Amino acid sequence: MTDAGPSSRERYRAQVRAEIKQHAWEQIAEAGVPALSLNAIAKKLGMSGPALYRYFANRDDLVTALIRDAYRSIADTVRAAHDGGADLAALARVVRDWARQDPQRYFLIYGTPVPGYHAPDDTTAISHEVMAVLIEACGAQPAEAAATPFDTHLEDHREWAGDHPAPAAVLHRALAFWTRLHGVLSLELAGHFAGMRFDPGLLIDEEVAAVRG
Amino acid sequence: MTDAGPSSRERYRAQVRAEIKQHAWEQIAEAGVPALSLNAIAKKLGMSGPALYRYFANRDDLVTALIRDAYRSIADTVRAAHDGGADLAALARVVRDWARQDPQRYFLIYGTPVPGYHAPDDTTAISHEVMAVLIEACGAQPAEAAATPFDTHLEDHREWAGDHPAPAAVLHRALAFWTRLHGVLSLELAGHFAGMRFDPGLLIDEEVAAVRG
DNA sequence: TGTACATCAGTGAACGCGCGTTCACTGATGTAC
DNA sequence: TGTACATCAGTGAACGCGCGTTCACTGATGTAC
Repeated sequence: MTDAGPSSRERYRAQVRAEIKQHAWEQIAEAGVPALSLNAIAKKLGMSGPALYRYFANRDDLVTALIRDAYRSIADTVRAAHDGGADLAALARVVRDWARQDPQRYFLIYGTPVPGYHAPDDTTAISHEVMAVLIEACGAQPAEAAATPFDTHLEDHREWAGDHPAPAAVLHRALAFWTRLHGVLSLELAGHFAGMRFDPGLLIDEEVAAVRG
Repeated sequence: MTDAGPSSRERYRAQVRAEIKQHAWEQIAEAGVPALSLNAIAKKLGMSGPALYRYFANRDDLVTALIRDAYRSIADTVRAAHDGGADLAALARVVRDWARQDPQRYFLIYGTPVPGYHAPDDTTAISHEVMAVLIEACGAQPAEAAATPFDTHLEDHREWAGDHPAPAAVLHRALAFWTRLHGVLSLELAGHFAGMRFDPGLLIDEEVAAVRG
């Protein structure tokens, strides 16, 4: 006999949990997080409302799981692209594609925070994974220019980079890459370029290409 | 007799409307837009719920008024700073101060969009006012570098700049300024730099200084 | 200046709604001997 | 292989809640003669 693996009950549980999340994402895509309703999900699943409490302790618990999955997904996406040899330009495109595939998922992580709500600790750990990849990617290309005041400032504030040996200039590049990408992308997804007809992808290309210009 | 001016009833109306908005902002600051409740506002004002319908047609009407006011406020702030001689660096600081003064007001405008909701037309007009100021500010300093692909792209997509005679390179700078500022600022306000201890203001300084580097 | 009338701010009761969540239960599924 | 028991997914009724919104009304305030 090989070792057990998940029992059929466990597999069933995992499956139903996944279906619940699936419908939750659909609701969020349609009307945003505030409109997410346990009862509505249950109805779509063809079960009664209270049944969901077998799978999630409460509404907040479900939302937290979704947030965790979203972080996990983007971290894996970025990591995979990096391992596949993607440079900064390619990484930016990968992130943009990931975000446009489900804008509300992007906003769930990087959008308007709910005052008072604090994400669980492990999600910040996952977001550090993303930064770690970016730092690696930014370290690939040599730093040329002289140290800026912010570089110097970063020398004294680099605990967040963990044990990464990258010089401050590299951390600076990683931050610039990330904030520039987010700047264009979040405005694009929010529709703030709606009237303007230019291609935000081109702007992103040049913004990230000019990182540490 | 001098001309009439607002009647006392009109002045009263304006005053109560202002008080309602005031309490609305407080609620939003505390728990975000979704938590905004007409009944709760009425209670704080010491009046009954239905009374508010004398001043706003419904909840959406109130939210729309808040959005409009927020746009108006930032447009006036930016315009005033520009007229006062502020350069790009100063403009960035002014916007950041405005945003930090009430982060949820910033997010009401530039944060997570509610799928399906469309802001009234005049708000996009006001947001164009902001862009107009930025274009003026970006035109002040001479363009040096050669035209980039995005510059060329913008030549054909510049209707949004209205009748502004600025060259595409200037529009490019204005967009870069705006997206870089928003990129750092929105992540800062959302708490994504919470663990890291660096000063986002310094990062913004260098990001906007490097616009068109 | 005084009276008659119209305007309109605010009240209180009531509406239906959907929400999250609890509880005691039924019945199917898996486990142990 | 068959029976006895424990586990646990799902149900249905019920809870209290606060929401937005309507309606018919009272009473104060401003206007016209």
